[in-house]
Amino acid sequence: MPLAGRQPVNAVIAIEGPTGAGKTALAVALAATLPVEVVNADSRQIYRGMDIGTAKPSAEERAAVPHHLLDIVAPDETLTLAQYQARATAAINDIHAQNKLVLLVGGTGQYITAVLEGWRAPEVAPNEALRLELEAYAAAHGPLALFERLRMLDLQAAQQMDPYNVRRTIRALEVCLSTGQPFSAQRRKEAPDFPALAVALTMDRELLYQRLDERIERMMANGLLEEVRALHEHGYDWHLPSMSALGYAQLGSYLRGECSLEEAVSAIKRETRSFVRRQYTWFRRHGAPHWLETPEPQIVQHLIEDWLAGLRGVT
RNA sequence: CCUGGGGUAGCCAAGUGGCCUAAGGCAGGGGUCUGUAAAACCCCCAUUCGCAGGUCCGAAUCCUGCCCCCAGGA
Repeated sequence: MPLAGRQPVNAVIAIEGPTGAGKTALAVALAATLPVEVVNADSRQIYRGMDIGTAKPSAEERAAVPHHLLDIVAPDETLTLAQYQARATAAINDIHAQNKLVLLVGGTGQYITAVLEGWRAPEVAPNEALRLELEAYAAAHGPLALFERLRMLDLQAAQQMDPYNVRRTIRALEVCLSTGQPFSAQRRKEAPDFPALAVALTMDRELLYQRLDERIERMMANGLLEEVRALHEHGYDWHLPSMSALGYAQLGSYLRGECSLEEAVSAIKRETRSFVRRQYTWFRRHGAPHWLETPEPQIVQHLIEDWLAGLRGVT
């Protein structure tokens, strides 16, 4: 353990990659030889009671390394990006205060990007009443009519928006209307005060898809359907953001009698694949992470140590 | 061997003489992203219709031959 004691560096190492690529296993393996704690960067593992379908780290894995930001909200609570970021920042500071390294682990590209790039989202809390009103407007007059309202308030934001994306049009309008300022003028980022290294796991696409199919079958065998049913019986509504998660949404359709179980499971597989494609657009986006096809813990460990040594040399 | 039905993208499938440089769906690929992000949205994906001729100003669509597939008959 060459780096443990001497000259600690308050760094963040992001371990990202598509679902099922082995991020959790790598994090646990690294913890055996490096002084680290994990900060979760997965938008679905934050929910209590959603364990099987989110492939949440097991009790053993959590015993092996402290994990932060797991099970922090109930499925009927929303955790916004800004709230996530605030919690993640607090956890990072906490870990650094113990002279440990942060492993930011997860497949939610937006979360990792926001932390690494120091996004400063406009401080406008969601306004449910306004959102409902704007949704109704879009339903009555069409998405383009809603988009036109944004165009008049904030031309620049409109130019960067897909006119049919009602969801994002509403958020932009929400910010414009409640601040009186254009949304496009309120998007900022501030470089974070810690050095960061991004490691991205990847894998042959065919192989990954095959492994994901198998993992989904395993989840079903491990009681995913019962987990989903229990959440619903507990009163969690299907339209909650948490219940839009892969596995939960499709099994919800089955439980509502809209399709067969077989159809639901193949929908999970299919939609998991298209999720993987969307995940990659985030990972490819922020500057050149280290892509690893076979994440040998020792190789990653050396990568991290070399990077830390470089930081010390410069400082 | 005869009769009938059919061969359009990896798969399903619309189109039966000009609006077809071929609809749609699935699968696949790429992308957007600053308070729902495992969400929402956008883009790409057959110069070609089993093959070869012919008719026609013009054919995936009509005719002839051939090759496959399916059903029934022998």
